Amino acid sequence: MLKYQHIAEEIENYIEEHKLQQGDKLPVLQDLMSQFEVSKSTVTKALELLETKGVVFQVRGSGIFVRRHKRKGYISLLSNQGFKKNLEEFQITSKVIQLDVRKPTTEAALNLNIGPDDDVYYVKRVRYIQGQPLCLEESYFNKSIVTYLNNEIITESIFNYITDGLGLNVGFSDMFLHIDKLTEEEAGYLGLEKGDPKLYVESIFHLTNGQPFDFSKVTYNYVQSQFFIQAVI
Amino acid sequence: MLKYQHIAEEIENYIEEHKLQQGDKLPVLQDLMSQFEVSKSTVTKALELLETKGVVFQVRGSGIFVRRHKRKGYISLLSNQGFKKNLEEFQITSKVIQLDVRKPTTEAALNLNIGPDDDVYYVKRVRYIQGQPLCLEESYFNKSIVTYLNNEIITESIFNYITDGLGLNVGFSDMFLHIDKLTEEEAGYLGLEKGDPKLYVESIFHLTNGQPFDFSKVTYNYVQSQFFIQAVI
DNA sequence: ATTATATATTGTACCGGTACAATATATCAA
DNA sequence: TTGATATATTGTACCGGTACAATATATAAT
Repeated sequence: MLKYQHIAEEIENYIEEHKLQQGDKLPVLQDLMSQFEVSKSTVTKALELLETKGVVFQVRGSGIFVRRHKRKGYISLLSNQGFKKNLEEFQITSKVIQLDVRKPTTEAALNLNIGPDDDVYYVKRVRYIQGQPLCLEESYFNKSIVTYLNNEIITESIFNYITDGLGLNVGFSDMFLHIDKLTEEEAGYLGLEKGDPKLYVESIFHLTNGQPFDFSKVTYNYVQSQFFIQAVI
Repeated sequence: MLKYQHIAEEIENYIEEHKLQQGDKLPVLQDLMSQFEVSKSTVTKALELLETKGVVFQVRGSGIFVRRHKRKGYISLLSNQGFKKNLEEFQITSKVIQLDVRKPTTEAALNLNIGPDDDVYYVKRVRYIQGQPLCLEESYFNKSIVTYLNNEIITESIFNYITDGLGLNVGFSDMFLHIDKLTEEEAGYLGLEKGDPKLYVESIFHLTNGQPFDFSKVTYNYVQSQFFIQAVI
């Protein structure tokens, strides 16, 4: 792990340990530098990270304060804001409906930047949050990158496997969403009625070198989500 | 405007002028430094900004490449990713339904961190995208911060007025969303049927010093939105 | 050709520094 | 007490540098 990521964790721990509440002041930059024995730029990068995660906000001339405007029951759809923690915090589990190697749809091939004859792993899952259906997820993985998948892996965390198991570096993702009505099939998987509202999210995940490796289409039920935004531009 | 923000704009212009497409390579860091006559850290900050806006991605040892995975018709709900541009690009207009000074609801007072007897500006608007109803928006502004509003201001851009007119510095915002069904009243404003799906978004906007000044509740119709995410953590 | 190996390229982490703007606090005047 | 003014605090922009990891390219070996 990078140094500044580690410092960010340390600062989160500090907040936890000292039971700091919303609006409470953290030690000043100078103190954080000496406390963790790192340079100013490292602390600054750590604090930037914590800002994007919505943990703190900084006021020039004043100090660093706890933000943490958290609402209970709201998960993060944006993977950079604690997506991993979602899984543990909300006891998200999943059931595999389908797993096979196949040729991509035109749409999948386009988004994965591969040809129609290249192989993909197709995965269809239902995810549950505290036992209740949360979403229906269809994923297409570029098989030349994600060379092997099995039932056990996709029941656990695919992304852990991709990073730790395959040694790949996940970089960025593009997400597209809209709202719509559930089809009969979707409603069936989620235990709802046809025509009920849904949040539909398409994501294309890329490696750090820009290669897309995962194209996913997720249909959410009555999901509640939380975002933290930085400065308006 | 800050130097690195300016460089970010210059780089966007460069992409435009040279008609760079997705995956095309930009000049290397060294060249950008000398071309714009700024230090490495300034270029780096500019590029960081462009990464969060989904314009470029950087690959160590390789170069800087154009991302711009844009889909037509998708707006940005996240204010840090070109919210302002939405207004021009999609010809978003608005009609004021109501504007008055009143006492806040319990909910608004809580989110604005004020007392029940403090005054707020209440604004109710319908926003249109290319003439079609897009959303119904109810906003509560802390009157001790946003001291004056009128019909003209809120028909134009409130945020322009807040920054340029009042000289306030907008810092960050917390957003919460979920999906639901339209009430009869909402459906009426949006020209839809009761029970149709909606995207409901609550936002709390803060000044750079952490003070909340705007609590807004927005009910979207069949909105399509696009997000750009950085590294998975 | 193909594969392994060395070399050059290139962005990023990290260091330490100066200048400054925004804010808070102390001081003084009315 | 109030309000203006000076002073100290504190985070951020910006500079320039070293070290290094990831990648691409050239070179050599098979």
